[in-house]
Amino acid sequence: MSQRWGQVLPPREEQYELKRRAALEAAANAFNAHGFYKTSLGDIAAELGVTKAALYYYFKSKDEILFECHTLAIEAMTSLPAISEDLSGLQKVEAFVLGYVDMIVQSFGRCLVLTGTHPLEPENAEKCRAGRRRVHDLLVDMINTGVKDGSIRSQDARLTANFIFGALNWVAQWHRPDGRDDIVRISHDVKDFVINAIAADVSTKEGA
Amino acid sequence: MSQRWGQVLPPREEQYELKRRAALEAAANAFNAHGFYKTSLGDIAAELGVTKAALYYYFKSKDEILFECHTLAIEAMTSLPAISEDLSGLQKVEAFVLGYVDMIVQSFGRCLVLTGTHPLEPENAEKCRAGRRRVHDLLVDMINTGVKDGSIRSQDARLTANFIFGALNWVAQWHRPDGRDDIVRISHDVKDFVINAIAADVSTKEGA
Amino acid sequence: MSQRWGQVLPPREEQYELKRRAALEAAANAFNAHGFYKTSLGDIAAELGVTKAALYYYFKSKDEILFECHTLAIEAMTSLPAISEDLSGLQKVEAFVLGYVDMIVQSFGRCLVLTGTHPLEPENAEKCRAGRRRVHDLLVDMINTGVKDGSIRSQDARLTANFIFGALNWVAQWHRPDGRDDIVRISHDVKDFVINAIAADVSTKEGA
Amino acid sequence: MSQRWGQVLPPREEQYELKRRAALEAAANAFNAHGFYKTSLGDIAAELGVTKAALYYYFKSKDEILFECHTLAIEAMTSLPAISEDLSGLQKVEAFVLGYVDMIVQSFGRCLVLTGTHPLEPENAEKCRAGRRRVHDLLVDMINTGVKDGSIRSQDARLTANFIFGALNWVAQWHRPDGRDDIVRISHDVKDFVINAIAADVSTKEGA
DNA sequence: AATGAATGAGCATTCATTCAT
DNA sequence: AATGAATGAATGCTCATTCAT
Repeated sequence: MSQRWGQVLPPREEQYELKRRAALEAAANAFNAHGFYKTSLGDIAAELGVTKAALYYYFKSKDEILFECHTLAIEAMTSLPAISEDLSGLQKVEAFVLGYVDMIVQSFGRCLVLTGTHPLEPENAEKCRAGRRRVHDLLVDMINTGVKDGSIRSQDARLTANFIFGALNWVAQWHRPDGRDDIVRISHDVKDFVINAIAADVSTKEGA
Repeated sequence: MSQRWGQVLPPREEQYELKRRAALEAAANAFNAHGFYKTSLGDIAAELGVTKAALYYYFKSKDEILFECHTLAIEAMTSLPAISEDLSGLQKVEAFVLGYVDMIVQSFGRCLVLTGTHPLEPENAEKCRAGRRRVHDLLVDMINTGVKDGSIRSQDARLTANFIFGALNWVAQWHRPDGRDDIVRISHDVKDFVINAIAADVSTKEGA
Repeated sequence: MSQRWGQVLPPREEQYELKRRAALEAAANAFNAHGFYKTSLGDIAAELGVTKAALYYYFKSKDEILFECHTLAIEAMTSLPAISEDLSGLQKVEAFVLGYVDMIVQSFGRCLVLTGTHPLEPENAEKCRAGRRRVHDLLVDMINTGVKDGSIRSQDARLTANFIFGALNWVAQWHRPDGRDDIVRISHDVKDFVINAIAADVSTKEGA
Repeated sequence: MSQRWGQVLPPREEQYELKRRAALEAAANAFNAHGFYKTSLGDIAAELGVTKAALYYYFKSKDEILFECHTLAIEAMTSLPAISEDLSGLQKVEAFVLGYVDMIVQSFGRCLVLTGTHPLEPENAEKCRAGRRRVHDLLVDMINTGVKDGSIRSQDARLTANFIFGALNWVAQWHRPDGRDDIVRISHDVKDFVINAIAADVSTKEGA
């Protein structure tokens, strides 16, 4: 079959991944729109034009679907565009914030924040929490770096990271992709907000 | 019985309210701990030492229970200790933030943030959203006041309010009442965080 | 109390009966309007302005309430105004029909026909069926009498009685007390219908 | 499997309809035997040897099951064997009565009469009432035809139709399929009963 | 690679009934 | 004579999951 169609159709294996990915995307969007528990496997299947049972060819449970969504989001977060080592702590935070907001407004990022870990089975929930802790530590390290190099005022880095994640994650709650606030504007403003909140002194601040 | 025990037992009407309140508290805590959908009415009833059916004497549905939790939280938020009119916009925000954090870490406040409106029936969900919009507007007004009186730097007040609510609400996600971070410490730090983020210039800032 | 009010208030015992009767009437009407199973004890109580629990002072179960309604109806049917012995079988049937229709459109009569015996506990159901059999036999006897005295054409009396009861009972289904067909008219027409159906020959018929 | 067994097994689609129909039949019989409310979905499922949940593959609610039973009954009633146009009004009624009795003693016909519309959701109840009104009108028209052509004595056609339906429907109440009165006998007798009741004069009557 | 059919477990909800007061 | 409060049992319904085809 794939030979008859020449190179038009991707090889079977790749098709599998493609479909799997499409299913995850559809699932994440449905979860974001109506909540995990108000989204049945039938809903997701219908969205894809297949049967409930077909999903079990790609996933072994509803839990796994959510887990994969979370995993993809966490992977995206931990592999944000490499941040140059030359930058000051504050500049690193700035770069991180910009990259993070971009993630958080997409399907999987929103899913991570909006759905939370409650629905996950204990084992998977723990894996996700570990992943999020890694992301958290990333930011904490940057803050500590900044405090040491004098670009960030002295403060409890762990708490501060939580505040920042709060401001960023919350975007997923109120931002509507089709709304009036385009994401570029938001990124810029939230970056200013965070930088002002933590910068050591006025001279390093922007947007004031 | 009530005569024999003197004034120890409250009158029946008050007992009703007391029990109802206790049920709401138990429900909110259960929702916060395991999520709305993983909490069955049986769980809540068991926690209270009564039967599932007994809950229906006080509430007409599971939905109503959640709705009441949200309503109580919203009422608490809109009736935060009156903030003096003499204060600058920035000072008002400061007072608001401190009061808000106190609410958000309690049963109903956490429930509001953690459960969200997805599980609610459309009608009740809309009422809650309206309530939250009122709270949002409260903060927006303070920010605008601050911009006018020069205590807060110029910026999009609506967006800024969202960032602040993000930092504050997120506390409900990561703070464990029994954890190492006591709430006084958090309140103080998050207040500094917010004030620094929005203040007009360094002279008005604290905690740097 | 009853002395203070002189003879105005009936003696306590009679009051009990009065209230009991009122409750039965309310129950029958509710059953007729919405069906036995869609009528809760709370509905009946509300109609009477008392509490669900109060009904248990007068009846020991919902089943008993329905049973009493049926019993009252059957009593009314078996004690229709005595029919003179001098009459022909056909004339007896005529008198019976007129009396029966009057019963069937009232609360308890309608309740008997509309509710049926399904909801009753086996024991009570059997009692009711026995009562209805007695009524049935009453009519069968009249028909047999008529066949013997030549006023009614020869036919299976048991079957014929069933047909007649069908025509009569069905009135409870379609007749609305507030509707356009007043009961006098109906009585007259259904009597003609029945008489024509069973009379021996045209000479005895009316209403043609 | 279906190949191995040749044409013995009907195609899948047809099997679906067959099972659905069997479920309806089982339901109707159970309703007739114990009443709608004393019949749980579990009872029906058990009768069919499947699970409660399996029924939801074929019907979306208990209400729908009853509604379908009623619908089938009404369809059967409105599509009684076409009655020749050449017949007199009286002869048409005669044909109608015979056909109707055949329906009323079968599962769905009995269900229609015995269960009534109370249990149905308002919307479905209204549809059923409309259907029954159509059947009623059918008979009214025949009577009016008969009055015009002189075969039926002058009388209120609507009331008369009600009396006839009463005699016919009531058969569902007292007739036991396994009883001593076979349905042929009943049909014949009730037809005589009705014809005598409405015929214009003795010459057209039968069975006297 | 996907489907139709069926299952089992769980859950919210209703309601007749009880009982201390 | 009546009530408030609570119970237990039953029931309709949903949904993730399975499996033969």
